[in-house]
Amino acid sequence: MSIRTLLVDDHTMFRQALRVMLELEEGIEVVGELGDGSKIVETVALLRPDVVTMDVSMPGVNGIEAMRALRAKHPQIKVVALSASNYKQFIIEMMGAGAMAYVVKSAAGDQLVYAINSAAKGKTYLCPESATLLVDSNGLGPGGATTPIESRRLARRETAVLELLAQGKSSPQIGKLLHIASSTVDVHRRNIMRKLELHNVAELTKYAILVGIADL
Amino acid sequence: MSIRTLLVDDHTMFRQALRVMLELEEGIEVVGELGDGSKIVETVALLRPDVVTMDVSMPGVNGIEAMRALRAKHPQIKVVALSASNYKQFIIEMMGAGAMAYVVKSAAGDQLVYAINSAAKGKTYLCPESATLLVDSNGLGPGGATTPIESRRLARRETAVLELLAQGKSSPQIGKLLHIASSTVDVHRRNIMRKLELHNVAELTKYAILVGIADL
DNA sequence: GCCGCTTTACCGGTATCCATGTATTCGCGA
DNA sequence: TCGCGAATACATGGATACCGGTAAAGCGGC
Repeated sequence: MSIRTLLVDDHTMFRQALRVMLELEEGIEVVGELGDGSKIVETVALLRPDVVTMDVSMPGVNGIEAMRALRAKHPQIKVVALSASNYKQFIIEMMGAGAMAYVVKSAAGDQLVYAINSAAKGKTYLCPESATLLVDSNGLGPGGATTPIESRRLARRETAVLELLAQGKSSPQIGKLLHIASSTVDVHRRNIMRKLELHNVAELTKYAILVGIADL
Repeated sequence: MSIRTLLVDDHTMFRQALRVMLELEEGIEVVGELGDGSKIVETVALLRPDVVTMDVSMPGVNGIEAMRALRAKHPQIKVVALSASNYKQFIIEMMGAGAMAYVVKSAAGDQLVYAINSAAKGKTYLCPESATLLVDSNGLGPGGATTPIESRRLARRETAVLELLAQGKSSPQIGKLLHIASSTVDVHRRNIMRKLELHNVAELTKYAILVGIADL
């Protein structure tokens, strides 16, 4: 009996191509596809996959949010996280939220196959690129609790401000758009920077794109 | 006889999956793969594909540069441009540099198949999303010469400055890194903004990522 | 020689970034 | 239900950086 897997990625073309590739593999069956994380809980309840292969960066509900929602309702589900970029914080957040594996898209296809098989058996897997990043930077070693994840979650208003910042809007412009004073926007902006440990618009922009708050 | 095609994309996993998908199509044969545009001219000379399916945003030599190089040496080659994002300037630049088709990755796989077939026959194709963007924004209509493309190409020093800006560096920091005065960096920055018609760091950052100057 | 690249500089208005303080509202747990 | 903390909102002040315009000068290639 093969591993039932659900594919979640916003690039339809990639999703479809991946489906064809995975279905040629012995022991893997693709039971469904989703374009973002908004219906992940219902879809998993309906299709009962063994493994969810999910992109981290998606518009709308991104992989991290979807992961948390999934964990709350279907704790037995194994998740393989896929990402276009090798970004430390995402690896930590996804694995911390209960993902079984993390693979970058620049890796070869057989790494994904390996990750899915590992996940199905309940074994964790990190692709070499991500593993190297974690070890090199600081995260691991002995003990290694990086930073409280909770302090990084953004409030609703902060998310709104970040979205507009990533679109290139200035604080006064954002203030007008949200009907608040620009001084308030500034406070939000600085709170975001403190929480995320980012210190300029370029990094904020990239973060917003990675979590799907903003588009390229 | 089937259409010989060469795949160029920096995401190995996507490339491999696409290869499997395309080879299941009647009349399409994948003769090779590349991870960026640096060896495009030699590879085309060697493999003699009919159609090159190429990502626009790649680290190293991106799709636009590769397109220009290809055009100079192999003017008969048909190119299908693939892009993760629907970005007006890229459509204009790629099509202006001689691409036969432009398809976004969020489109379905059969659109790519259609684009490859069209390109092989010498017919141009734009996916609906990109066509809509062009018509809606301003580009087309009667006459429609958008802006001289030459004025948008960045000088060496400007590219270096843009790369560092997209990494979140400030003008003084960049000045130290490049051993020039911060006032010089400022001039470069503003020249970049004028050429690209971008007016803040957020937009510069996204542009840099899209053309492969910076990573996410 | 001309043109474009690179470099430097000055000016002025505006925005960012940081610290700090105040106040209201809302949700959650004791 | 009371209280605490978080979210939200606003303000002041100051050092610095950004963004725009303008000017000038050396350098290199065609």
